[in-house]
Amino acid sequence: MAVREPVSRRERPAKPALSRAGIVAAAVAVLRAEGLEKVTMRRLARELDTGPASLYVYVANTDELHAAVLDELLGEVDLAPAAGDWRDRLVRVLVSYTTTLFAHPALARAALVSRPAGEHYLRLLEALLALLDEGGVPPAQAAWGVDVLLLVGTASAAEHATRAESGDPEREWDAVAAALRGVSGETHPHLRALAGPLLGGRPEERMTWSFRMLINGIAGTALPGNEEPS
Amino acid sequence: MAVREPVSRRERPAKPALSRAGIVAAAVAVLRAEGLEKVTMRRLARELDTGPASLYVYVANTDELHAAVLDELLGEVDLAPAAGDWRDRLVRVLVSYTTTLFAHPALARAALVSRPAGEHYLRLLEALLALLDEGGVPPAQAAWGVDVLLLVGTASAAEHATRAESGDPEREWDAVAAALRGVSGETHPHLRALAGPLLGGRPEERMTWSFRMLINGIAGTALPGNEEPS
DNA sequence: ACCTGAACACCGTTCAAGT
DNA sequence: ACCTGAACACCGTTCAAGT
Repeated sequence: MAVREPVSRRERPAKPALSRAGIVAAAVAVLRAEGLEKVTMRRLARELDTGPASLYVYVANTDELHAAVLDELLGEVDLAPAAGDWRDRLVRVLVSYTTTLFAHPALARAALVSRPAGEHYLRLLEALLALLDEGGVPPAQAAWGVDVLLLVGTASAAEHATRAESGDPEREWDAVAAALRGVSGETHPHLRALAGPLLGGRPEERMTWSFRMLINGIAGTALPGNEEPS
Repeated sequence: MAVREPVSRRERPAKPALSRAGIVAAAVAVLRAEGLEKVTMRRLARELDTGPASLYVYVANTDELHAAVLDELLGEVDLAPAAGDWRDRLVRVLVSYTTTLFAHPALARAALVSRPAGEHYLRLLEALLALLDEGGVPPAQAAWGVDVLLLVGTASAAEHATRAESGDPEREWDAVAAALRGVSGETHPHLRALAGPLLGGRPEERMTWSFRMLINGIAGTALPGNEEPS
């Protein structure tokens, strides 16, 4: 007969029942502490003191888990910036979205694989459409445009993964910088002439310009076979 | 003393010496036959009849290998479509780029991680800049714009991974479609009103509109602190 | 120099069995 | 229904040792 243990030295933290919310919360914690690469089924199972198979009751697969983590993070996006006209505020929301993702480029990549559809993502979509509506952008253009706006934000964040992770942003920057400088003016005259602006500009400036340019394009380009959109 | 073997039943295909080109060629073959998920160091080593460690003499890591494979594929992009004004031809080149990546969404995702800088990629950049120049787009805008054009193409292809892989594109489409239809008109009036256009439209139409809209935005939006760009 | 086998430290997902 | 250990079939990368 085994001796019954004294309840414990310190009261043992009762292992909480598994739940989707609990799993996602643990995933967010691991994300913040160690990055998305560590947010794996096996690691989370260890974290939650169970076997990996148990998680599959609540989460379909790793991609779905990552999507849930992303939506959680989107709660931080500022959807209602104070000052400015509709364009300024729209740019600010988009910059806030992109900045949030910049902190976790791997998560931005995950967003490209399995499109988020959570509560926070829907709120973001609604906010963007409201601002485009306020600016008088024809609804059909707004609907298609909002997709591209978020795509650019997401992809920009996804891209800057390597830059952020592999140190030394000044000297090396990228293979593309080296390639651009080594290019021949005879075969690639435009590349040679524009190497400066292609590589230059502060990231925030480029990002802001990109969003302004997109808004102008969206507002000013009618849908095909829909010349008079109203 | 071991008996010398007769040369062989069939002449044994001499195991070719390893080389970067050979590794990339094998990678492209595996990509076409089985998809990027199978383009792994271990698999390629098996394919080339050696151990995985041997490949690291020629290729820094898996990401670099994937970038090399991508550049190979970019050789298929049509850089000089025949008819149309500069906008039409520009859209065609971009559609050709995006279509090429559509066949391998996983590769598009890889392109977002480690930016390609190979021969074919540089040629593509040059072609795009030449067309923007032909259209009289101010060079600085063209330089920043070309980045966004390719980003949208790449990201669009990366996104359509799931759609392509997980079958049933009509009924399920995405969690986002379901979420959009289930949304309340009180909290999300714009989403509710625009559910149709948000989800609708033929992919080619949306893609073409996106590129036209981008070109308009790029051509019509000056750089910050550069009101008179000439 | 180039090549290699073996090892280290992991993965996602499924299964049959338990409670 | 929910939970689990063990198993299957893999990964990337590095090491010390060989040629």
